[in-house]
Amino acid sequence: MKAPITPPPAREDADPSSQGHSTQGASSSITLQDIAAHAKVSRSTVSLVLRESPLVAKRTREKVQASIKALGYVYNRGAAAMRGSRTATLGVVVYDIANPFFGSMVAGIDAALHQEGYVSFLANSEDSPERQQRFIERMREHRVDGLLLCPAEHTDPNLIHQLADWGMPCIQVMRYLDAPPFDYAGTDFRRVAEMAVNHLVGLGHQRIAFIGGADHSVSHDRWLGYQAALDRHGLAYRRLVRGNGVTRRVGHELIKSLMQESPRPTAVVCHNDLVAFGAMLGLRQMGLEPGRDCAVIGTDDVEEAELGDPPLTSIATHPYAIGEQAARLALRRIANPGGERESVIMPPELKIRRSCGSPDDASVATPP
Amino acid sequence: MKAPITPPPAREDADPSSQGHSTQGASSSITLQDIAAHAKVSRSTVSLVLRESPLVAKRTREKVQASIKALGYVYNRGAAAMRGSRTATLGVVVYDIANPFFGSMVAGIDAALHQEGYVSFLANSEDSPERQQRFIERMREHRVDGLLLCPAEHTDPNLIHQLADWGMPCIQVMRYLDAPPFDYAGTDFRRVAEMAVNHLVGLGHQRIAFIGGADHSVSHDRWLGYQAALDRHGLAYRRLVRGNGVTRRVGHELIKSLMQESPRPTAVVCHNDLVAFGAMLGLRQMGLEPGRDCAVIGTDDVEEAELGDPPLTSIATHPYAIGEQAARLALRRIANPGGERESVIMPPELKIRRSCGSPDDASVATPP
DNA sequence: ACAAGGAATTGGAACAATCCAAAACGCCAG
DNA sequence: CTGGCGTTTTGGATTGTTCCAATTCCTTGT
Repeated sequence: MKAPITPPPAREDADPSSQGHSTQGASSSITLQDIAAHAKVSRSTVSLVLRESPLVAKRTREKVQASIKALGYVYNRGAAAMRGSRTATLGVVVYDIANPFFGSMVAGIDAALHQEGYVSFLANSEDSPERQQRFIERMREHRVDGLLLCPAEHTDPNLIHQLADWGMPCIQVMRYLDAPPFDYAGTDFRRVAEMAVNHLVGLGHQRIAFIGGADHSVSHDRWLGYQAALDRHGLAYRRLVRGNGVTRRVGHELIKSLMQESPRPTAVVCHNDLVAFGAMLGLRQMGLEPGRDCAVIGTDDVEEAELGDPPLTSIATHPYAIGEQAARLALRRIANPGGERESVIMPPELKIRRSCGSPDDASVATPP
Repeated sequence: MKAPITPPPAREDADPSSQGHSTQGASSSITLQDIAAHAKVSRSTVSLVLRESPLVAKRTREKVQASIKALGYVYNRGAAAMRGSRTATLGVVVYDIANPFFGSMVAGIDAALHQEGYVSFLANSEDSPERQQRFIERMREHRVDGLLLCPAEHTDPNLIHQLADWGMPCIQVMRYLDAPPFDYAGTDFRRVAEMAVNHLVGLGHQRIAFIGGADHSVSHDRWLGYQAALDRHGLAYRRLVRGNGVTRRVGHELIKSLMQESPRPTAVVCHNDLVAFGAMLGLRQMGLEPGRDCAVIGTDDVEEAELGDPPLTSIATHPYAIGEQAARLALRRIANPGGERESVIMPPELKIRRSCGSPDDASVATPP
């Protein structure tokens, strides 16, 4: 079921009517009918050639392909989609494309789709449910085969049911509006927070705080994981503060107030790496050294983490891979709309660097 | 010429045949003909209503709109595009969507297009001319109205002429394959480098190096600007080193070798902010203080610049605005394909922070 | 030489909209 | 009561493909 690939028209175009490159090519008006006439076959045969059908004889195929090249024909997917069923098109909605995390994710999506001849509409909802709604409406009008959705904050949870009603295959990515039985791709954010806490407890920390977050599934899950892990280790201290957003600035503010409390935390888990960077900067400005006076751990493992000062210990969530998996899941669902719903969960990964104490400290703390 | 917006179908759908939300809606099979029958008018009239034509009488319009809502009709842009001429669709090709600079740019594009009812296909060429070529081919097949192109490195410069031949409106963004008379949106990268040098000279620097870059118009222009500015100030010292890529790592490596030379520079202009961050980190590791022992200036003014340590002085290039302008230019060109070619150049802007010396130092250096 | 059978090719209908010229409608003056 | 005119409405043709059933072509066996 490969999509037909018309070979890129060669530059040494055989059409003698187009002298040099001056006037706008009349190329876009050439149709199946025209090549059919040129190759002295029927429309149908040309169509079969384009779709690489094994029905057509080798001689004919070559003759037709020659005509296609000679006339500079361009396949019209719009017309094809009208009669057929697929448009080879997918809608992708994210809420902040300027965030490098989503940049990587979109790169992964793009790579996976490109392989299958699919192409994607991208929209940036800016976390506005209204914008998101308008975009989804437009995607329906363009008859996309499916949707990859990172829902905006405060989206009506009903949306996912509505999409199902409409028969629109939809994969929720990162955030979700409703738990399975709906397709989902992301990472296990509870596990992410748990891993962070476990790591810190393993280093001997007892007072572990959590900073940053917003109002959607991703944050809720992180908080749940944080608390579950503390419970498991029987630690009573818990301090969970969220600011307004998940930026460096927020991390910077929150750590400052946090470190002025009376029994102050010895370690902080940050909602993401940006918050962690802000926290480290805040510590420095208070004359405290991240990793020595207070351990800092981030999540996402963005590229900057490695080159931070100190390099940031972080839980990697692999956005590129999530994007790839989400796209593949979408293609599976399109091919088999009735199939069983799936959740693809990328396992998070602990990247130990220096922001929770140098490796030397750790080895000193646990003598052989 | 507003695109028709069908109101978001209300949840309390009047169709009694669909109980709850269980089976996949047969919604997608409802056509103009169906509403025509339901409203007891002709296909043509419904079409006119959808396109907000002033020709149709108020009574009729309301009747038809009621039917549209009642049946949950979804406009089919594919079919419309076939008979009409526009698809309300644009292709956007960038070479690295994971780079926050392009993330912002795409956000700007998205915002501008969204206002006009346009929607965009996004592709990430990964700086591969082959991938780029395949994508462009696909865009032609989907009959996009135009193309926003940030050309991949080593793209055949002929591509831009080929697109013109094909009658495909194309705006080059950031990089360009051929100078005007082709549409272009970006910033004046020569000016960017000149401003950086001017600023440093104004602070009294004499030995100013330039680090980072790759093989395309953007880098070439920066280098030209750097050299032109030095010429203008009659400075003989020039040191222009490029590594492999434009990352923090490259900045980190280059500054280290640079600072070991015998007359070492007192200031460095960096290809972008990422390189600058790497350079600052490298200086620190050598026991040198950025801003005191060596001034560092970046370009792009990414969000992190402000929160760096020290905050990075940078030349802002406003990617979001460039994206917006590029999109608007594309829409103008689509509306008027024969119109005169334009270049939209966003003026760069100097953002003074502390990485070129503290403001105090500057005021001391120039007494009233 | 002819029928059978498979391989290759074909014409017409269908898809869901727009465009255009013509028709219907309403209203008023002569 | 009819002609004229401006406003609404309409049917048919058109767009470029795919699908399907039917047809033609080419072997091969009897």
